[in-house]
Amino acid sequence: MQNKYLQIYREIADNIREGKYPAHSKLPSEHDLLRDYSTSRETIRKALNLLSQNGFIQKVQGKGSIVLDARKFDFPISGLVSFKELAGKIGEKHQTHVEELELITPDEEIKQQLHLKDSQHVWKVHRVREIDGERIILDKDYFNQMYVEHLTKEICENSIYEYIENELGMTISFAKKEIIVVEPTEEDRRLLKLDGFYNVVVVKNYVYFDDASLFQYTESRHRPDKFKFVDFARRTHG
Amino acid sequence: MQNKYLQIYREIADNIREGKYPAHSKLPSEHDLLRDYSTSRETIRKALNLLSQNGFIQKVQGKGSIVLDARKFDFPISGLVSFKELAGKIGEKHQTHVEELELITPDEEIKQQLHLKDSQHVWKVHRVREIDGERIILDKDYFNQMYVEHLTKEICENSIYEYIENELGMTISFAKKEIIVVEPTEEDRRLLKLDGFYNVVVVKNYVYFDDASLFQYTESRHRPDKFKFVDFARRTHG
DNA sequence: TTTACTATCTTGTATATACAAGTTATAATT
DNA sequence: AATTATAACTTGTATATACAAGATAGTAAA
Repeated sequence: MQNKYLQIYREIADNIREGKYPAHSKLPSEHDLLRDYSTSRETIRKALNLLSQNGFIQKVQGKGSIVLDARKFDFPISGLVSFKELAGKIGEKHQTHVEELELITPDEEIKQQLHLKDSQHVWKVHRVREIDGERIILDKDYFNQMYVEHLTKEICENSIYEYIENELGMTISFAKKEIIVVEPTEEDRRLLKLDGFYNVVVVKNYVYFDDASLFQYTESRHRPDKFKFVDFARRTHG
Repeated sequence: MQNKYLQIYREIADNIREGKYPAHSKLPSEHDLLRDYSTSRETIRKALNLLSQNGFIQKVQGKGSIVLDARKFDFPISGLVSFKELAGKIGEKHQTHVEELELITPDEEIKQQLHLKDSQHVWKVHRVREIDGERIILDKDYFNQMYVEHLTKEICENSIYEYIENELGMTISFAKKEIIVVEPTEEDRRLLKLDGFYNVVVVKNYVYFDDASLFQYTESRHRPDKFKFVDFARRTHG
């Protein structure tokens, strides 16, 4: 058994994705839904608010909930997703090459990024992502060893997120992302197939656990022609 | 008078921004807050959930609400903000040049982007944003005339969002953003100070009203060295 | 026909209660 | 001293009720 409102959220979200509730149509009213799911109005409203936050529906007072075009918003490179989940959704042939994997004493920059004390060590993982035979993404990850004691090449070739959530039982909660465009470094040129490109897109990622402790800093360096970021944002008034 | 939970949200958010609740400290418990604001627990929880969604706090069951480092997350180019609001926050000298302003019969691409019928016209507005004496952003906006009947150069030099929300009384609700990197067009080179740059960052923006009707399509073209995008994302499990 | 009202639908806000579940400090036990 | 149980705190979930406010359709009145 699970959360009731999360279950309802997932069920309605699936229905929207599968077209059972088509775009531009209206969802049943809260009253109808609480009857269908035999629950209370507040529980239905929690599920509907989740749907609204994630871009599935738009609620209009007095009218009802309008179904948005899910294909438009449900794009993978939004929010927090690992490369493995992402590549799986895109469905192209993909491969991960672990270029570097070692436990290091961090330099000043990394130390600052991860809020580290002098004695603490970090795992440094550099991975090149190959999609459709082209090396187009370089991921540079740094994990605080306090949280991730040991890493192997096998774990890095799969999803480190998966390992952390399933094996270590910790929950990744939120992240801050920063996107900028810079000139390629010598390392970028060596590891990526940059052809004639003069820029790389750098996505800096600060990933936090459930208890607000920072545990990972990632730099994801993309070939500009293969980069795309999609975001759904609601306006907060005030 | 206003929403109680929105008022409480704003008050606590301000307190966090001003350092009254410093980063890494704990907020008073829900019980304390409902006493302080003489309200119910659900109302406090609504305010706290808003704070959590917008990256001000992290809630931990059994422990309390931890204040996050607001300066880290409260960066302007996230979510939905107009250039005027943004430039105001950054505080640099800024200027807007209206390069084009006309009512047009849209071509196929725009027609598709805005879901237009054959008879409908759109306002086309091209504006160059100058910051610190350099022309670094080209904003190409297209408004469905059905929603915005008339536009003047004066309105375009200020904030069109402001005009729509205050003068026309409509509410902008949510947007979908898409970020890609492309080669500059002849227009980019003519209107922006691109110097030696070989790319521009294109932010495509689809802006919707309260009732889920699409009313604006914007392309914001940035010089790559002056571009920065910051995003706060929570992971949805499942 | 047009206008104005009204009843009824919708979602939004505010409150109260009950229990579940995670955390922490204290007291009791071994 | 170390371990275990307990009580007291925290947030999370589920339910019920009441009224406010926006939207809509139908009815009555002008």
